[in-house]
Amino acid sequence: MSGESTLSPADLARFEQNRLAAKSRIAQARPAVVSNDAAAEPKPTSMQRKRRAIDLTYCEYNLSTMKDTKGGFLYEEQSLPDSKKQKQEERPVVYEPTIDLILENNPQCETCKSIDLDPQYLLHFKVQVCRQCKDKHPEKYSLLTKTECREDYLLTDSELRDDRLLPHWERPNPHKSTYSKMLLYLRSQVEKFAWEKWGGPEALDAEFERRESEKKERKDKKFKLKMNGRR
Amino acid sequence: MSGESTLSPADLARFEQNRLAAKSRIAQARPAVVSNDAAAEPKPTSMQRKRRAIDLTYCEYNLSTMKDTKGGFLYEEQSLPDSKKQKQEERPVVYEPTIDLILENNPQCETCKSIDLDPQYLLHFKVQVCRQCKDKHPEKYSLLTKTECREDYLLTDSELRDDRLLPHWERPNPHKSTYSKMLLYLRSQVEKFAWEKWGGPEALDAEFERRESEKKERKDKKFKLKMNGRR
DNA sequence: GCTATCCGGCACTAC
DNA sequence: GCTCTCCGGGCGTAC
Repeated sequence: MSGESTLSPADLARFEQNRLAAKSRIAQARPAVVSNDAAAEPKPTSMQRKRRAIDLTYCEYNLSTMKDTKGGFLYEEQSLPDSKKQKQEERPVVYEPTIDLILENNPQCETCKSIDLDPQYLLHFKVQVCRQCKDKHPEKYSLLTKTECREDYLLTDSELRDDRLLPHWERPNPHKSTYSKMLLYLRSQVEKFAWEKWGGPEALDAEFERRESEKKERKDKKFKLKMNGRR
Repeated sequence: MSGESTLSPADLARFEQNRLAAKSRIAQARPAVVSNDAAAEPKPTSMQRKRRAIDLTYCEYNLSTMKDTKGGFLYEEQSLPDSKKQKQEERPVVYEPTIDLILENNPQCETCKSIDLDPQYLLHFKVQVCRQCKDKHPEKYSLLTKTECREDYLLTDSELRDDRLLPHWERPNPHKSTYSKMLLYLRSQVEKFAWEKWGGPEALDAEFERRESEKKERKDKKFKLKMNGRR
């Protein structure tokens, strides 16, 4: 699975503190604009925010690196003793075709109850979803790179590093397999975390805008100083 | 002991790369001044560098938090099975008075061969040194806080975080015990690492100076711009 | 649209 | 002389 986690319980507590502090700071700076008819019309917003544009880039993984189970057998996450699980993680990823003949006894897709679960999502994100639903609902099940999480949801490196906060799936770097591994996160989990951190999509947007204008501010100031110096 | 480590072998390799890159950058910027008579006269240097002033602040630890073994018994690091070791680490720190009656069979101080080893140094730094030598040679055995390591030896957070690179000893924060733990490092180990990283004391000094003048540069520039703007 | 450093600087945290 | 964040920026890096 992914690397060891680095945050102690004390760290986690601090995170919570920081989150609240951040929230109150934002609230102070500019009260969150909560639209009451949010559910009615999605309000596509400015396309400036990449977060809005849900692309499917990493929604499907590279089939060449996967083993086809020829029938979507489940693998036995639940029943393995820890020692065996460990061993399994060391091997490339093996599917053990164990399935209960009584259909209801098998883990089901959280959306459609199919038992054709995606084993990678189960393994890396602990999410029970079938291959069909995964593709049909990119707004929940598409994957984001670490960089995207940082830029689009304003998450920090240290948040993204902790597997307990936000699980991730490591894949070979698409540019070159020897480069640093690509880290993939599940959109639904990232959004849940981000909404908690920032206080909802609107607050995140506000923070995004705040930083943008701050950036512009800095730039203007620099430019002005330079002009003055030249005079 | 201290928290889990975060660096994979790949990270370590990267560190080596960075170290070499840094060295060559420094070499390019300003060739290291190697004084040939370094051994002859210590050249106390500018007291500006705190590194030079070896203080004893953390050379002795707070006795009130330690158990007195009433005779300096060794504790049995070597002979414990892993499971037991684990258990021991969870408890406050207990000394098991096991000692071989044949003196030569006991671990000895690396400097004076005494067997009255300091158990904390052994446990946290894997260094066999006796209590006397520890106090007599602060240039080797004094302890540095993490902040000091960062400032005086220009080590980074991620280097200091990895226990495999540089072991550390966690102590309650002296300001308030509930604050973040104080992290202590052994001077000899820190220096060894820093010399490897920077290419020796002179190179470290050079880098230190480089940053100082960079800082000054920035300040001057800012000041100048401001003056121009005011005109 | 890949990632992991580093750096400076700052504000703020822990109670 | 305590430590942990975050932030922005810029550049290197991996081959």
